[in-house]
Amino acid sequence: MNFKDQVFEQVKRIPKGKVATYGQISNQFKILNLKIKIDARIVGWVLHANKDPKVPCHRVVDRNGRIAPNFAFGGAEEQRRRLLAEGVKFNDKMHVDLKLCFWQG
DNA sequence: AAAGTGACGCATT
DNA sequence: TAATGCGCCACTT
Repeated sequence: MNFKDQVFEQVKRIPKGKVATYGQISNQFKILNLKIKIDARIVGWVLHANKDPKVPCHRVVDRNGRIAPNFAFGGAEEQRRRLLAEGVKFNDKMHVDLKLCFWQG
């Protein structure tokens, strides 16, 4: 079990129709497991490297609710479609409505 | 060991 | 929205 797997486990827990942020996820590790230092940047790096469809990467956005410009499954457009299909609302082309869809782990 | 890289975060312009 | 700059951590070369 390394930090990557822990990130995946956390991402898999995000419920349908909700989104979490890179910062929030990394912050949870800092609280629950002080030995493992994880930065928001690492979370993004792990997700980008990941290509496993089991991990709902599209539910992870940055702290402003902005989706990834280089989404690994087909680009930002694809990520946006997936979120809309789950009921996540968008304020702009690149921003989800965190006020309504932010997942409190 | 050192440097380059990146789906970030935050402040500023 | 976009562009810089600094701080951050793990990975690859």
